[in-house]
Amino acid sequence: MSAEISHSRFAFKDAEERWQSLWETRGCFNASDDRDRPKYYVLEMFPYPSGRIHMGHVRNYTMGDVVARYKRACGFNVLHPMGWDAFGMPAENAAMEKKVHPAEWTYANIDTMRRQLKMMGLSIDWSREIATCDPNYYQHEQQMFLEYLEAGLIERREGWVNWDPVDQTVLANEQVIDGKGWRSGAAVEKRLLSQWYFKITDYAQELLDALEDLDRWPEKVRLMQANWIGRSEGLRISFKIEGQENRLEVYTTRPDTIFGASFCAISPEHPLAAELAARDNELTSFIEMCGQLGTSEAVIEQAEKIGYETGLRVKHPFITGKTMPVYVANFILMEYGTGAIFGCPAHDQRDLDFARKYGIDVLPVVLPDGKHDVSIENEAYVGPGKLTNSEFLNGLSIEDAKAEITRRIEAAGQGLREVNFRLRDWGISRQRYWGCPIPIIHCEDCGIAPVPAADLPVILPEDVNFGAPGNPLERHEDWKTVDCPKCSKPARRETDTFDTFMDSSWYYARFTAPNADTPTNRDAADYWLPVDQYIGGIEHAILHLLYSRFYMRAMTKTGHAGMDEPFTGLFTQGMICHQTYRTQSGEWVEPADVVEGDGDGIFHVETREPLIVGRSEKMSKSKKNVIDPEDIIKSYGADTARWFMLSDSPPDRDLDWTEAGITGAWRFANRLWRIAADAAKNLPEPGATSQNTEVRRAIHRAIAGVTEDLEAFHFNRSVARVHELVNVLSNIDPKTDGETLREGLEAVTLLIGPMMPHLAEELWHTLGHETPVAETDWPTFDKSLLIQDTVKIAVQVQGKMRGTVEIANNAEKPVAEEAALALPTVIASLNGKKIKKIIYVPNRIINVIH
RNA sequence: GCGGACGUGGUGGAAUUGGUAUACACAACAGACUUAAAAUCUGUCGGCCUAUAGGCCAUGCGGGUUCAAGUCCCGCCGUCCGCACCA
Repeated sequence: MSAEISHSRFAFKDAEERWQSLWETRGCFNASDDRDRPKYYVLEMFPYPSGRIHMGHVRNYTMGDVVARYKRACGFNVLHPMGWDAFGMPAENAAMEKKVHPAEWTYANIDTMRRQLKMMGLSIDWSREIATCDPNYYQHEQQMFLEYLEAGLIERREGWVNWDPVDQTVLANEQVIDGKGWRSGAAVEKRLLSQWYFKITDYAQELLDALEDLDRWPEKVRLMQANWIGRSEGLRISFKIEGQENRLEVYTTRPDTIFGASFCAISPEHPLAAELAARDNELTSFIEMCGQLGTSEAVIEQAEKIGYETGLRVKHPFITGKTMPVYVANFILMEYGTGAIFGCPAHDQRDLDFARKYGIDVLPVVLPDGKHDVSIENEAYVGPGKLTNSEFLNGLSIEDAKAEITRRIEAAGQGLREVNFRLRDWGISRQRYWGCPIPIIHCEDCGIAPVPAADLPVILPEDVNFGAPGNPLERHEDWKTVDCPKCSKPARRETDTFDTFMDSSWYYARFTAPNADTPTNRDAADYWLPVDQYIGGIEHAILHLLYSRFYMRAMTKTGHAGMDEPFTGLFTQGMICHQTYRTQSGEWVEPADVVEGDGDGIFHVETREPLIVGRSEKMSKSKKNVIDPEDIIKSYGADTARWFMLSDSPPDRDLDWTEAGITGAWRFANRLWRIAADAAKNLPEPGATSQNTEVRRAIHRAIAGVTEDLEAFHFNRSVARVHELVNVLSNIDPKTDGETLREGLEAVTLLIGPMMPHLAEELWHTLGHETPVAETDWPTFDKSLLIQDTVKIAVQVQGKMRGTVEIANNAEKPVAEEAALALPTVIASLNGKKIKKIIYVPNRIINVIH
């Protein structure tokens, strides 16, 4: 590259350094304490410090930054903070694999990622940075936990976990692969552990009802949450077990199909199953086999349905003399309903699969509307219809039959209607080291005691050993041993730590007063909360967001906040994808190692081996299709990376990372810079007025359009509008129409301010302004320039396009008709036929029907 | 398996939410500048038919509603996300 050429390019490295340090010196992005100004709280989901930022982060934080800078320019007092979701398993895995302490590993990652994020030029108030692994953060979690316990929001009970018998550790579902532990390869067992539960189910109805008011959330997320909460109205029925005093309680949402019932099934974790297994070795091994599936619902439901016939039989409540077999079945979840069902194979696919396998009767009891008989082969009928083969229910609709059977069963004292939720309580205990310690002491005599306030916080010990299996806290005798706060005798600390979702369920509140010595400062929290715009991945649509909604309510109940919903606006972004490359033998190849051949085909840069090009997939280390943001920022600059992130792909959809895309963005940044730099010396002083109405229309249309698009999260459209305007401006000669070019360039500069902030500052300065863009108001537009005198509208005959006519804006129907009927193509299409009617939508279309 | 979404040129996508389908960009091709290349600038660019005017066909596939469907409804196909201890 010659010196001359480099001269005519945007020197991004220099510009980025200069403007970033100016922003910092002037404190442009520090949230103000001025409570009289309207506030705007924009937050992106904080990152897990995994090592280095990835493109997903770049996209997420670019979008948040656009919103933050835009809102700031609109006059809001903006809070835009950043922190670290710093507890979690990867740090412990690193400790085991790389012999590095989780804290050391985590903080080193944070340093790297903070440096990388700063390279992006984000308008973040870094003075509020928090890390969840910092005792200054997690001590408040401990205090709140004890308050929740006091308030009855927390309880202790037993729960099932995946247990790795070799590593002596609890496994996450993702660590269970084909029923084996990922590290040890040992067959997984289901184990019952005493754990702490947050009683989110007490709020199930409320969390469901409140979804309706979250009108700035994507509809799909609200739907997913509603389905997750899964309210169902059904009936709990008590079946008499033949030859026993015990009864079997089942829950059903289809009590109308009771006459089609032909078996009962209970979960392998059902107490009755355990009772029977005590004297049945075969059943014991069956239950163990079910346990090997682990606790993942997805795995359980996809597994082949198997059952074990217990020999017990229950009596049908309405058919005298009829009894049904009771199975233990692997697809019945203990967590839902009563952990027992009655099966009606004709009208439930899972029951049908099961019945076919074990030769159980299939009795259809719902007749599809308009049919006279129904026979079931391998597909259950779950649609609407009328009851049949069901004695007193015959002829009723499903709804009526449900009501009738419920009435009868309740009257007979054989059951009760029950509202059930699929939502389960939130288990918050984790048998791990790198998390917030649960501030509880276990005493043999006194039982469970909270750590006294004076002894808080409970700090994680640093001297831990990851050399042996199991939780290092469990082996740390010094730390573990403590005097009982009640009787002073030696007792032991709880060695479990919190689920990391606990940390991320209130960090948004902590940002409003990150140094407060209480969890929140109510004054600050009441001013800043709720988060006006939250931005993050769709993968958090259910758990994180639901837990946070619940946690906010818990904080409000205990006085730490004063509202229910933490996030009034939500945007979920798509993922970043990239093409994948493999060798002939199937090994993944990094994009950096791929070169194009002379003709067709793609080759490995070193071995020259021809490569197979796979489809574009989510960037992941395992497929090696990752591009390092730092490389991109170093080669093209932060603005180019940001601009590309916003171009083309709608933000809620997946973005395909392409080399061509990033170079295109780079070329545009340069082109804009060059137009401004070349024109600068010929432009009139700021404030000159342009008379070029046509171009001014384009300028003001762009301002209006970009404003509207940013408000609606249509960043890709904003980018297109900026392109359009620049295309117009590039044809203006600064020597003959400098006023117009100045107005246009100033508009473009301010419009790209949120998207390419360094370039914007550079242009703004070039155009002779002293105040940085970061402190300049968002441009306004002249509405009168948006209205066109004439409009070109489409003319159709029989709904087919036949041409266009240019008529006055909002022309009267007769005027439009006359113009349309005069079109030669219309005359030809009509071919003398009689016109039946003419549909005219002003400024849109005119349709002639014959 | 259950729940949720998405599908438009060679490519990413746009379409005022039922009203001119393909804005904007990328790639490609042609031209200008250059010893040459890069960069830059100009032009062409959904398919088929046609000398032109113009016509016909195209929004994953198959139906439907409507004066009018990428948009609404029904049924398929494909891809992706979540499923409670990954974050």
